[in-house]
Amino acid sequence: MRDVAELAGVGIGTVSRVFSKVGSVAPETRTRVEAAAKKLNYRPSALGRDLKRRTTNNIGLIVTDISNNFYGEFAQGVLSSAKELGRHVILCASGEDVETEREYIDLLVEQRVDGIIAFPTGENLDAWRSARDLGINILFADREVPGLGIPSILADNMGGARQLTEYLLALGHRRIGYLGGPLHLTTGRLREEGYRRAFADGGLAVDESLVIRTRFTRDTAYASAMRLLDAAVPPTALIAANNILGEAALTAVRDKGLIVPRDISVVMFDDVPWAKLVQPPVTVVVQPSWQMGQSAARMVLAIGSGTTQSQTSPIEMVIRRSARALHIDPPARQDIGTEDNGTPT
Amino acid sequence: MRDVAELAGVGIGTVSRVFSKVGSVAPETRTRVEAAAKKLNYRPSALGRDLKRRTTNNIGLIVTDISNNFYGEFAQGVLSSAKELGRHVILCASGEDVETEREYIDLLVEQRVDGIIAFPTGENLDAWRSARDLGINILFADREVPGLGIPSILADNMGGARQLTEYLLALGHRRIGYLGGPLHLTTGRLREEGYRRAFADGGLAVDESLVIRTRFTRDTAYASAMRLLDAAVPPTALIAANNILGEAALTAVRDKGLIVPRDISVVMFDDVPWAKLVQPPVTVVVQPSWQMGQSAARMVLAIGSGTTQSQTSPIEMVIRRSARALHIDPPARQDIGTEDNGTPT
DNA sequence: GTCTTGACTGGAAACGTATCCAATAGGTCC
DNA sequence: GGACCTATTGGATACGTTTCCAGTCAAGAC
Repeated sequence: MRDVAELAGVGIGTVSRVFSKVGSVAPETRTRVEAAAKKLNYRPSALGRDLKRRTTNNIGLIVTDISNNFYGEFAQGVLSSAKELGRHVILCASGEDVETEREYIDLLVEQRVDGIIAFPTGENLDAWRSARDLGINILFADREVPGLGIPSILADNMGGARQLTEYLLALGHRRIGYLGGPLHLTTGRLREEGYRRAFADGGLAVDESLVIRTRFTRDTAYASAMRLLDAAVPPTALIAANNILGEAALTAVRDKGLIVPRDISVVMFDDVPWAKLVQPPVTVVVQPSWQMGQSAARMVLAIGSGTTQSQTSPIEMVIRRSARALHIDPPARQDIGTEDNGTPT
Repeated sequence: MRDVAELAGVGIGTVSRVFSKVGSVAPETRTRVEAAAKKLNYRPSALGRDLKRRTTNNIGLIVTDISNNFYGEFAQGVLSSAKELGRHVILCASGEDVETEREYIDLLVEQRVDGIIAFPTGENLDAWRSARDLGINILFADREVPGLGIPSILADNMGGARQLTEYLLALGHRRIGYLGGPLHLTTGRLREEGYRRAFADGGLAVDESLVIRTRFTRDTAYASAMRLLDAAVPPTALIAANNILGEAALTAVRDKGLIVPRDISVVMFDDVPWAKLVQPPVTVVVQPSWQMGQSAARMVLAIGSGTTQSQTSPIEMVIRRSARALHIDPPARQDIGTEDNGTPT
């Protein structure tokens, strides 16, 4: 900057004003400075600026696995807002590992990000607290962590699971397998709760042998799905609590030689691209992941100014053809919820 | 930092040495400093550190669309290496938009990242040059940009397309539709070139009406696929040059009421999760995207020290059941390339 | 002519750290 | 005892900005 000032024959203050676009500077001076900067290939350094301004314009995003379409969509939404707001995104993938998450929290704190959007593991309470006390805006996505008073942006997990379950119950299914996530994540707990409520509302009892919890990851999901299908009296329908579990469930079903929906009905969370591509296309509940990401970026930056409320996005069911009516022989009329017309989006 | 020094009764130099883990400091002093830091909830600031050290430990990653599984896998690989190397990743999504790409380049330059990994649009030559001249390590992924002397990490695009084409030719197909990307991306050009070479090697002519180029995005791909299927004499097989195009192709095929592979064979680039999930599972060529991302992070940081060579990853064909032999009635023996055993990975 | 106003400019100080230099203390070796 | 070495420490300086303050100058108000 000093070199530019010298070459342009002005003071450093003037150069700063030219590039930071604040304060007034004569048009003629401005062009002279810009010419000098171009000649020297000078680019302002965000480091100096951020140090002085005590703000970085960066926000941290901690997801589980960015190669999972759900997080990818969400991240894409975050990026969209971030760009609009002149912010940049530092991406972290925790893999649901507590230790990794802690390292990333510390990292983002050191980086002095303006905000953190995280899909929290539910642990590391002290790290979160300490980050918040340092004045970093934090927003939890998809899950809540009790006892921290940190706002979150959620989907209506319980409602989504309940809708799926009620749909299957309405079709006459009673032995409905539930392939869910661990209870220590609110996502896992609330979805399972939705499943149970639907049964309770219908005055029905849940067969605990048909409820299996597994990590929200590919490795163990397949084995769990197989176990579910191997039950003494196998389920007539299956609910998978996220897209990874759904993938595992369908793979397991196929490997068993079963046909959907003739032998078993399968529905799941998350409207991934392949849901409408497989045969038959699968009935899902959709979380508006892109929009959630977009809102998340806006929300996390707004936390500083006033009280930001947690937000819950509605979940919509998209009925396709992966579930059939059980006791009625002709194919069920599928006029509950939104019909998918099959056109690509 | 000053506060910590004072509370611990030491100099600021000592505090710095404690946290930067360089130089020697008496164990007893160290614990005293750490205690003081904890009491004050002090966290070192990367801003000050980076400014002084003139290095940020950040690397920039510019992809097209992080919700696309291919980029997601790649990014996951980058993150993996980055974590290992103590680096952090600033994520940018260009959407193949030239102006957006330019903004992101400028941004990353200002942020003084240690390196940039980018899937370049092919434009913005001056911006790239200027960034490189500023001493930023740059690595192009998936595509090359001629005239810049910037190294790249590629997959064997031509070879992959050629393999797919030869496979279909060997099955007896002659009217092979090609749904490809724009020629200004090397990815698009080289894949199409592979397709043409396979024909040329077999002494066959390409029917230009069966070659359609479209942007590597969802919006136009479906229409292009439809156009291909609407040809006066429709193709008996289809090659899609990436996963988005493949998705569009399959959707179009389904909407036409055609059955794969009975009515038309379909093969494509990228082994996305759904490729083995649809019925029939689709034959693909696999780019090792995760590994490419992992290497990319290592490579981009190594550019500073010595001459880093461009690198080409092999592409492997995974034969599934989406293509059938044309003139022989019994299903073709599918013993070329790797057999997919169907177990989840 | 003086006063006021506003646009513009120069430069010092500060942001939070790393690093160099000098200094002290304690030990080892002859 | 003296020379020498090592481990440890304190603090000044610099990194590249922003911002505040003081100052100059020209135009208008009276």
